[in-house]
Amino acid sequence: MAKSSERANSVVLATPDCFSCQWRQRSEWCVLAREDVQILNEHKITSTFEPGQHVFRQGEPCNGVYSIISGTLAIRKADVHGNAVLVRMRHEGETLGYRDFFAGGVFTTSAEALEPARVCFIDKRSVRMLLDRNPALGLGFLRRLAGDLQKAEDALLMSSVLTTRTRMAHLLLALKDRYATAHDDGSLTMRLPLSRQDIADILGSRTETVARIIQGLEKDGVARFSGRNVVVPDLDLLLDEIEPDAD
Amino acid sequence: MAKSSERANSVVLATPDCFSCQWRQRSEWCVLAREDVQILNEHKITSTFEPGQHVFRQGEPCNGVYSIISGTLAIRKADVHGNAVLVRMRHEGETLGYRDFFAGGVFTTSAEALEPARVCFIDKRSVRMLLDRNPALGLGFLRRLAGDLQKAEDALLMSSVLTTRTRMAHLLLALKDRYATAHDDGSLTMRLPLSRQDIADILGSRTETVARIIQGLEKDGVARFSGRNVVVPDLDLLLDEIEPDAD
DNA sequence: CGGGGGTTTGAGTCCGTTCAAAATACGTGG
DNA sequence: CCACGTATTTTGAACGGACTCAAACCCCCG
Repeated sequence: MAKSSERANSVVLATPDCFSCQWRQRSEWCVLAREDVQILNEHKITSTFEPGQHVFRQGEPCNGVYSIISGTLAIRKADVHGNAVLVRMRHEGETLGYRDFFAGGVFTTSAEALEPARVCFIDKRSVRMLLDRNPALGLGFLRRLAGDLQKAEDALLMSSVLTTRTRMAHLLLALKDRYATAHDDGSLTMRLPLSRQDIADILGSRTETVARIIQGLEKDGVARFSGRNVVVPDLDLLLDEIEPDAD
Repeated sequence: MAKSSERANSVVLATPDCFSCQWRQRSEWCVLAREDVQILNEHKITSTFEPGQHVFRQGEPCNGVYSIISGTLAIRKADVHGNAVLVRMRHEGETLGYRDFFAGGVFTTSAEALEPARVCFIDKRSVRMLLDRNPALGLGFLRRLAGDLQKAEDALLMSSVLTTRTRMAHLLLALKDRYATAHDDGSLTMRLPLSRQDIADILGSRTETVARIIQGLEKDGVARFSGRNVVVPDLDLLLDEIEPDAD
């Protein structure tokens, strides 16, 4: 299906400056001292990816970590049948690949650009060096990993306790934070970065079911969909959907 | 339900010696230098817990990490309805609590002894000290956390793709490694440390469903259950259950 | 011997799936 | 800019797995 040459098309740009990077200060890299940032600055490699291009693929050796400057990436994982199912999304400012980097060095997921994206790569040696020079960096990753684990377990609990519709509501609420714009009348508008198939993957469901859930949501006036565009007339109605028991 | 005084009954024993601890060498603590082990030895607090007693409870501040010398603990998490759902088990030799320790300091799960257990507690200050003195310890936890995350995500994928019966087979296979004894005729025997409710929790299902699945497994000669005792006549039959497509 | 928790069985229902087909959106070349 | 082919999305009907509620059962213990 996917052409293996896609990645070759990614463009390596004149590298931007880590010192002035707005994201660095909010990420695990914020603990770096001046000289450490300099190391980062010299060794990172910045590339751009068009939608559909892969940053890395499941099964490849993991030779470093990545940091997203702009754009959104889809993280996919092959299931038992070999389908690449969407497991999560990563946005600008986020670091990725650290999980497989620390776990053993082989990517257990693939990362694909959903929008045009700029991504920095920091190679293994540099990460090791920074980790060594600055133990707080390791603690930062520790904190991050621990947080990821909590989220993963919450999701696991959610998937067995909540209905698909409720999980869809959760997903919409999560997407809202990033993609929605609010209007004067209290309504929200957003353009989903996901296909129905992707939504189904995240919900652990099927596209047909997603279509039917959307149907139901529209019938109840919770949201209106046209293609990837969504209008939420009243946020409260959406919030009601995730109420444990509204009976 | 559970009495909050249970923990008070745990007994603090004369502390065993970390230097001669058979588990230390196989855990993340194996990277410690001689003086570091001495710190561990002086600051750890060892307690014993009877089945049903809690090592810690969800919501409590996490003031350090734990290491199991002997016994099995059940890790439970409250779902939306407040039920304490079994999410995993931890065995002798394993460290626990590190996730919440690094994430922010509040336990997001409870730990309860399933069998009589001896557990060492290492307080926050000591962990920090050791982490500081020995960066490799942090890397060890990083590796552990990253591995946990992979497992959690595999479980998430599994739960949406596989049937409950198949997941039951996975569970039995996992329990086998620790609890089963093999016999000359190729059969396996084990005593489950879990109630049907616990099994249902792990599978994201109900006790009734578990009972019916057990029924089905017996009908097909894959395993025979009587209470918590299980006999697997032929391991291959059980392995067939987890084959992606046996059609 | 009489609880009482955990377990099993039964019947009915519902949610989500499956398979199939129609409708719509999308990209590409003419 | 339109026509066409393809991929995605939607709809429909039927099936099935797991859930719910409820009752019976069992085993362990006092």
